[in-house]
Amino acid sequence: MEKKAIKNKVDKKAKKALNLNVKQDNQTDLFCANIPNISKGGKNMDTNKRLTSRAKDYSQWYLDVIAAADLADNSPVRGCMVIKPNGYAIWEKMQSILDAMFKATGVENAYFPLFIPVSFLSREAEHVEGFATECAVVTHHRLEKDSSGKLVPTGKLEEPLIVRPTSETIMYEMYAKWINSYRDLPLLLNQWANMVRWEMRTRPFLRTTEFLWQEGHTAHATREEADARARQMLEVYRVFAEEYLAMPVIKGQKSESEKFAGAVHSYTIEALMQDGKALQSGTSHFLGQNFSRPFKVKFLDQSGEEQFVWQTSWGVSTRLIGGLIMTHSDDKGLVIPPKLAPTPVVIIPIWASAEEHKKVLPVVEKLAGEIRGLGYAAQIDDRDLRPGPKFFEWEKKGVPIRIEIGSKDLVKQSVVMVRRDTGEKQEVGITGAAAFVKTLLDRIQADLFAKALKFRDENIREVETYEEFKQVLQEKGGFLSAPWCLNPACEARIKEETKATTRCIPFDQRKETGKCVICGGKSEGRALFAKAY
RNA sequence: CGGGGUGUGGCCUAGUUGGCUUAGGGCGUCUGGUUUGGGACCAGAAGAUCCUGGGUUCGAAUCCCAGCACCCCGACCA
Repeated sequence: MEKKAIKNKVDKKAKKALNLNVKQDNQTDLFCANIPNISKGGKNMDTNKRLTSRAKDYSQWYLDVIAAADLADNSPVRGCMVIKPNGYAIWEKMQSILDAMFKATGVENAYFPLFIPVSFLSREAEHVEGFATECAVVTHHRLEKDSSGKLVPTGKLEEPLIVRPTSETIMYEMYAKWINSYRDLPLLLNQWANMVRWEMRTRPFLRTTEFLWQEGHTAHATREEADARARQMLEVYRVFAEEYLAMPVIKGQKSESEKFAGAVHSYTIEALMQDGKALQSGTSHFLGQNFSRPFKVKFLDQSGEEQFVWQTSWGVSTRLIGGLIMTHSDDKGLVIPPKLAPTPVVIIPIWASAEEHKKVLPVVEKLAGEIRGLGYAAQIDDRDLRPGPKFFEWEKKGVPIRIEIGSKDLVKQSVVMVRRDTGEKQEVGITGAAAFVKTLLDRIQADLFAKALKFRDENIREVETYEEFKQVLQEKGGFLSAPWCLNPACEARIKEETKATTRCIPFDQRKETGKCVICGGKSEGRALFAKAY
């Protein structure tokens, strides 16, 4: 016993020494030069103000960006996060843009229940298998105090309810009621909702137990029409990802093993993050009649014959915020593409005295008004803080353009404009400033996409042999484009041995016959492999 | 669900051979003042069931037992 105690002590001591070393390393790494003398009266550098660099620890950097930009906070509930106003504003922006895009294709919004009878899930065999292991289950509907005063569930439900992990089943139960004739088709509905999937390992925005998304569910008279709709919505996602998020994506089809549980085909847009890992950013599924048969979603066609409908479902989630962060942000913090920035421009008045403040502020307000007149939500930061901390704050929050106006500028009749993405600073005449904001925002949007595209393209590598595959994956990461025979066994082996998965079989690729990178069997084209989030 | 680890204010932590602890410090936060073109300074303040329960003891953050939570590595995944 004594021995054990001593051993513990030694372990602890050793661990502490280790921790100390690590910490010292961190400090030297983080602060390089300009380290204020730590020993002198309370002059400690504030470690929380600088983010972990991407090179040092990419996952920590990701968490730091979220904290620094005040996007989200951990919640007391395991695996669930609180989306704070700064983060939610981005989601609202995404919602409003996507919602308009959906509606432009004829889709209407509706809302279906959070709870689904557990029996619904099991009507489609693959579907239940795909989701059964990650369902939150409601079994009781009441709490009562037990003898010790603790609240315990009572009132057992006849049939347990699951909290929706996706809504195919509950929606199609209703569709069966609503669809009777070919005249009721196509039915094109979407809902904005929260979902629960009981994940083992979670990361803010990328994978949380509860998440927000939209799910579109359509029903059609023919296979061709449904498949075309699935592809059409994937294209909507591509446009949104590339033109708004400035995040280049590759459209393609999921392999049999990676497709949605219950789908005939799953289509996907895949993006590449700065650390060389792929992010599945949106999916659209051709469901065939896999659900319409068990849920009896039938209609009478023009010749009076009874038919099952052909269906699609498609969705994107708050995961896109994770994609946005990891596509553009840097070691200084978040970078938001202008089209998604809740605040695209911040104006910071600079003054040294009350009189200066009085002179500067009207100029600031006038410019803000002009910029707002052009449709951009310019914000004025007139807080009584020194300019430096304000600059850093807006930088961390990813605001695309910062404008500084002080008395020096009044003399020159100009303003200082700073790009968040490049850090580039320039003086702009005050009369043309508002117009230039528009020009500059458009340029930033385009540059962000171009930069991400360049990175993405530089990180797609064609490999022909498994040796090459493993080597490139380990040394460089990114997307690997490799010939594949479509055999799930080859795919499984790659996953097992390298952790890389098939991301998709890109739509857009040249015709070629080759040899499967694993088995050497005949391949008709290439699949894209990567380690993924 | 397997393997490993950790529990002290929001965060990082000191203390852990039981008493010098009324639990100390740093960061952050808040207030007032001085400041104001890149993370400033001064003064003050708030904030802790030392994970929980039980036990040993005159005395427990510290020792013992049980439980819980969280983290990491696997399996799973938008």
